[in-house]
Amino acid sequence: MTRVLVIDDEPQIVRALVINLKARHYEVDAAHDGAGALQLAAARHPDVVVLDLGLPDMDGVEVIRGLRGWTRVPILVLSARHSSDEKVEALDAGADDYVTKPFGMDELLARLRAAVRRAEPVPGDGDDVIVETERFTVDLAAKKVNRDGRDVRLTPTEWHLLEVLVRNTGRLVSQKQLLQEVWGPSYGTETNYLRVYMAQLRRKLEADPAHPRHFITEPGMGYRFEK
Amino acid sequence: MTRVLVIDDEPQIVRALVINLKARHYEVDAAHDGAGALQLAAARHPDVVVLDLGLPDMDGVEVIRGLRGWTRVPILVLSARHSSDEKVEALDAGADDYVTKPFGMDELLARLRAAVRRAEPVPGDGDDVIVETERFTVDLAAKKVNRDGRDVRLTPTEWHLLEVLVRNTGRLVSQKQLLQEVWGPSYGTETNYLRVYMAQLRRKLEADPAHPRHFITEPGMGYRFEK
DNA sequence: GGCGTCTTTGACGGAACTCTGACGCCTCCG
DNA sequence: CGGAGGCGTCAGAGTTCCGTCAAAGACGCC
Repeated sequence: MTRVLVIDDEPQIVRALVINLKARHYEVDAAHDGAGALQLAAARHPDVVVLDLGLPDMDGVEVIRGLRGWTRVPILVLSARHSSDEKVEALDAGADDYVTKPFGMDELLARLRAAVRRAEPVPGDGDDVIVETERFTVDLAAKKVNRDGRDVRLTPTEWHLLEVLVRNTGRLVSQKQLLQEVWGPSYGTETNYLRVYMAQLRRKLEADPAHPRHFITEPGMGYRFEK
Repeated sequence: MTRVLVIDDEPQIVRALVINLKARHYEVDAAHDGAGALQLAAARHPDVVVLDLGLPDMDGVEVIRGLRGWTRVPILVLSARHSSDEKVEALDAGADDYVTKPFGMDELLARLRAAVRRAEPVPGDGDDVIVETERFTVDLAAKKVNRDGRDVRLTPTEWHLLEVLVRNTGRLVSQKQLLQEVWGPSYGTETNYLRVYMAQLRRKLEADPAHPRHFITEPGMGYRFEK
């Protein structure tokens, strides 16, 4: 299901959006200020963001920059300002679309669909979705790991970590990058998390967890997944 | 250079667009009807399309469908129609953005930039920079060194040092510069560090560490990496 | 509200890495 | 010919980093 993050300080607009979006089977989170929005975005990883520029605590453009610092999620800006400069500033800061209030709900939803559609991965492009080693198989699309003919059960965090590593097969992924991708942009130094979860992955997937062949540690730098 | 395909049957609009786009260093093709547009798109593979819906020979939405049949190139629709239905139809047919005439040139250009930016591939995704010598290869992105088919393990400091040298292949890098880049700006005289770590690199990468062919010492000055 | 699962946190031993000093070699120069 | 400075090599000390375990805390489900 597509997850939308709505950011607006006017309750009636939020309510209207939430009702319309939920009726169309979107999953909706809502924030009423910039700080809460950035936090929610990090925690929930929405598929698209609807952002009102007029927020009480910070400039809307700052919110865009805050998001663009770590994600390419589509951002659809709402604003009461019709000025061309405002639009240009928001778009150049990283927004994907700009709709002026009052807006038609049909149009907004169509623009939302367009933004989501664009962000979808090209079908058949990254279809090396299945990565195999001699011991286990990872299916990125089905979110399944198979080992010795049996499905291995992974927790959400374990899966997320595995996904980042597998998508970078052969490449070193720094500790900071792993932490930020899995736990959110405000993390970066909590390397103990990595130690714990890397141990879990090894215990579940490596033949000899004490001497890993696939999940390689590069001391002081990061981790690397090798086929 | 970014290539734009402009499709409009009103000469004055085409002229205005072409002039503005060329002034901003875009490469511009122009078509005045749907058939010509589809042909030009196939021949020139533009990076973004600006499409007026009111064409003489076919419905603008048909042009969108024609393009979407084989390409995901961003399509920015221009239209005199303000009706919500028209927008929804165009967006759902595959358009990326919808601007109503009369439009501000600044805004259009900003939306164009946003569309192009979105379509850009993620930097640092698959673009590995690999430096080769006859003895070993260095992959800066994956942080990997391969020698005789085997991966060589480097410590963080060794990597950093190697990285600075490789990025300056063929050029002399002074001792002070190396120390400051690897150990931090407050270092500059601790040349013993360099001696130790340069020895490590040579031991791990050179065929005959006592007679280095790639990591050359320039006495009293610095070091140089040669392919 | 109780239970099970998942995440977070802390502590510890061991491994890996960095730093340091000593020594010998070479080159340059008086 | 002898001394000085710069460099390469080696090995050990000190520090940081990592794997492991266990337990507490948070969360969702029944």
